[in-house]
Amino acid sequence: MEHRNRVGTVEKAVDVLQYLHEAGVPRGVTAIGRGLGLPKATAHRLLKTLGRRGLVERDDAGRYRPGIALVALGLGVIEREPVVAAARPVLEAEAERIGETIFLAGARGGRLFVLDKCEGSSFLRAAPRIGSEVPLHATAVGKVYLALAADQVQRDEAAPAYTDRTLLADALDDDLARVAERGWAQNREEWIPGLAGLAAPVYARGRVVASIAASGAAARAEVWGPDAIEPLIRAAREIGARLEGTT
Amino acid sequence: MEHRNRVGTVEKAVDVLQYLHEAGVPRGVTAIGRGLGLPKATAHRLLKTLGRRGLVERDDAGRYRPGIALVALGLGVIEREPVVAAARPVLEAEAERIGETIFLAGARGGRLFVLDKCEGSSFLRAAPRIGSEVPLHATAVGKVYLALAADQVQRDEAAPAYTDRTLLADALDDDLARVAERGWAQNREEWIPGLAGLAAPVYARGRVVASIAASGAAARAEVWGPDAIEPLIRAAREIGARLEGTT
DNA sequence: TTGCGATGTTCCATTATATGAAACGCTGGT
DNA sequence: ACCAGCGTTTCATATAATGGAACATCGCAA
Repeated sequence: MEHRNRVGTVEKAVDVLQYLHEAGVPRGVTAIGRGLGLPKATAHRLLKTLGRRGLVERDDAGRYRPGIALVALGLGVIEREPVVAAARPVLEAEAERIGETIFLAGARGGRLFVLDKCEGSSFLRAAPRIGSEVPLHATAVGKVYLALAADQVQRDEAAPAYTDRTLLADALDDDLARVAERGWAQNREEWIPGLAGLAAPVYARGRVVASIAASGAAARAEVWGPDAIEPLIRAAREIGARLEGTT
Repeated sequence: MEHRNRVGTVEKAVDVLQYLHEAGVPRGVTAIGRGLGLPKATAHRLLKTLGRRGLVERDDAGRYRPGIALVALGLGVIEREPVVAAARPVLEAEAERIGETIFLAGARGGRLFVLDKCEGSSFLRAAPRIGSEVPLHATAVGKVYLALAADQVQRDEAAPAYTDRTLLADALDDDLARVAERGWAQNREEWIPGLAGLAAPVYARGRVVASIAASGAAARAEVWGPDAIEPLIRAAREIGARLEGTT
């Protein structure tokens, strides 16, 4: 039987990183030890080791915070996705053409993350960042996954209503059926008030590998109107072709 | 004396993460063990532990790659910088106003990283990403640091010439003297051909805490001309004031 | 279809590493 | 000047990690 109740040294070190990440502000040795139920000496030694490798660093007051080496590691996870490299020029061309923010999202570990984006209008600059998780039921890219690649994501049965337009239960199921039928999804202020968008799946080797979305102000019909989806579907197909072309 | 020749368990785990990051493609247990000089059993156990916490994951073929949890950690390093939060609306307003990409860069561990950016013209979408390191001697933000906050960065004596306009040795020192005198820096295709920009320091409590830059095509004099720097200096001052205002 | 080589996974006796109580040095506040 | 609380270090001891060996699985060639 596995030693499930024992926490190994590596897991303690990861706990330290998670603790500092969640704390959001630099913390001292004593606070970290208390927060994790570890003696000061143990916390100190783990911090020293993580610090030697740049995963933790000290601020001017000597307190500990997550280190800059994590940025390279995190960025590397995104950049080494083949679909990100394949999609980049297509996202740029599309953002330039329509003047709105174009996102690429993909499923990892059952959740949906922004893999890349090219910004358009100022409305969308603040949400969301590359690397952020986005909700499945309240975004166009999320509904693409729920309808067309449900095996790759874990649907949240207790999904919240973000706005009074968020679709839940039967209304969501009805909308997902429409997404499955026509092969693309629409978001009309279901996640963030005033925000609308369209998304199409990116296929490679017969599987959904990402979803591309255009988002902008709900007041602009051009963002979510029927004329907007064809170019997005073409862009998605081009990304898929570029992915398969590298075989 | 410290046991310097021994590599602890946490450091082996970090070695595994670095190895996968640098490999750039998923690797198997045997290859990881060989690459790091570890027995397969040791490599396997470390991968299992890292995998339980999402820092490593397996692809469809069962090979190991850096995990999505690193993205959140890396993103968190950037997002929790007070200067990033303070600067965000200022960067957005400035990018909207001039239509060019606005960057925020800051020094960490002696090197310079892009902490945030708001994209403008299509020219600059591809370079560089948030979280990327940028060279000191060949960028406007880098020259701001070398001239006005040299204690926070480690100047590379063997800095390369990226283009035929890259300033080195005495020419760079002369330019840094001008930057110190007037309080801002200019890049005229010194890093990437065709790319120009201006940068100003962000001060808080008497220290340089970041540098803000506007960048765009070298063909557009509006990007690097004398009329462009005043609004950037105002933007830098506003960020500094917002930082100090939270005290 | 079968056999083989290479990979991934597990076990457990042994060892090396980590532990953490205690002591010490330092800092900031009163 | 003093004290409480923090950060850092030591080292006897405990515990977790180690890694050789064995086993299970997989992919490929004949």
